[in-house]
Amino acid sequence: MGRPREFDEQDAVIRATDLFWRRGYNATSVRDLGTDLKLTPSSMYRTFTDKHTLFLRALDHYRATESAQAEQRLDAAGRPVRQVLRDWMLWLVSCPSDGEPGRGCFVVNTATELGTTDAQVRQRTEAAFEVTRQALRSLLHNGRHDGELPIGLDIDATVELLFTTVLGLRVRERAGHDCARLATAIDAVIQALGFTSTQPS
Amino acid sequence: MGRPREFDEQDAVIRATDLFWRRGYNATSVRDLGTDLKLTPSSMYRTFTDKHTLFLRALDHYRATESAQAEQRLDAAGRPVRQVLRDWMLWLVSCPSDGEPGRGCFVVNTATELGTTDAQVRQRTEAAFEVTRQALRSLLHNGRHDGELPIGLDIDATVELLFTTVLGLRVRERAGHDCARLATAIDAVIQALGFTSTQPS
DNA sequence: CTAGTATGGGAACGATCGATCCACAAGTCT
DNA sequence: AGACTTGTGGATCGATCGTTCCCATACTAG
Repeated sequence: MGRPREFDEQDAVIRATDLFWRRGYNATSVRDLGTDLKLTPSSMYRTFTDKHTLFLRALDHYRATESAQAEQRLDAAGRPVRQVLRDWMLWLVSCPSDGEPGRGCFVVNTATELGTTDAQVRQRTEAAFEVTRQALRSLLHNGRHDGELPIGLDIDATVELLFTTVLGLRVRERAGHDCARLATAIDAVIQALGFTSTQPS
Repeated sequence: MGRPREFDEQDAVIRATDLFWRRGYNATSVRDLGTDLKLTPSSMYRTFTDKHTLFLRALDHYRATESAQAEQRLDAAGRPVRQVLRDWMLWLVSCPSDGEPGRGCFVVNTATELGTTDAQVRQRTEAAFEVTRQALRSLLHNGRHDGELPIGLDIDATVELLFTTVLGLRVRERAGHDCARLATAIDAVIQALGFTSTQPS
């Protein structure tokens, strides 16, 4: 009961995510947020408590949408591991269709900006990282069963390698590096790992 | 002529570098700087013009010391490429002796925080990146001459791969990831690239 | 219709931001 | 000595920070 809301809370979180994602936490003021979300300070604080809490909401929203979509793309679904990995990484660095520069990965950006000082943020970024590592691990395990992986390949080590590479790719995307160059790096990784290029035996 | 300075300018730049490196640009206030550099605002502004200019000084100082040292370690000096690369990357992620968390790479941190908005910063970070890429290129070219590299290895692509990996490692170091894990990733990369493990033929 | 309840609009809070100003100190020059 | 030049200390500037408060508004319950 009481006066009904004139805005959609979920929509506000989406816009906040976009803003924090592009500018980071410190460089985004509550007035910027208010303008972009079309929220007065009182509505914003009544709904989201404070800036920090809203940021955590945005981070959680990102994980539940963008990150989740990324992990979904790691589900092999019968395709060769080599191809799944390649498509996945290419998708991660694909610059948005419009002329805007890439935003990188919200989780990665946040981990470098706040991960060293903010415990709540750090817990979330580390959890997100672990989910990605686990998805990679599953993919490689499946690949081993299907005989696509070189015999004797250390799966745990390969997960660390791929995860590290992906972080690097995300940073380079945000830094505006040429997509073609990043694709070169991706192909080099895939090739170096020596997955069988054709269907499993 | 005039009254002599009571502080060492270079020393102030060093302290500013440390502060910006750890906290980033936006999270470091001029009062923080003043306290740490033991400088009053008037001295600070007379010497360094403003916060942004001081930040550029710090960034340049970092490139001239830390970055330069990193590139120096990429000079093969007759050692096998495999070993040079491994030692170099391990050194990059070696957590400082004390209990403090890693600070990552100042250039990488800055590129993600300001690279998308600040042209002066971006020009510097891109230049720093290019120097690293060039050092990697030289190393691999030398390795090819010495016969350590697999025949048919695409040097440009391998440079992109290694450079991307290193960015990822730097981010993970700042994120406080376990050094042993990072070492695993490093060894996996080295092995995947397939450099000859012994001396050149 | 009235009482109760939650929101929207927007002024305003104290704190802090980056930056400036000015009186004074500490040197060099003639 | 006095003129000149440069640096120091610290108060202070206007702007902006994150946040709170108040009141009109718009709805529901009785």
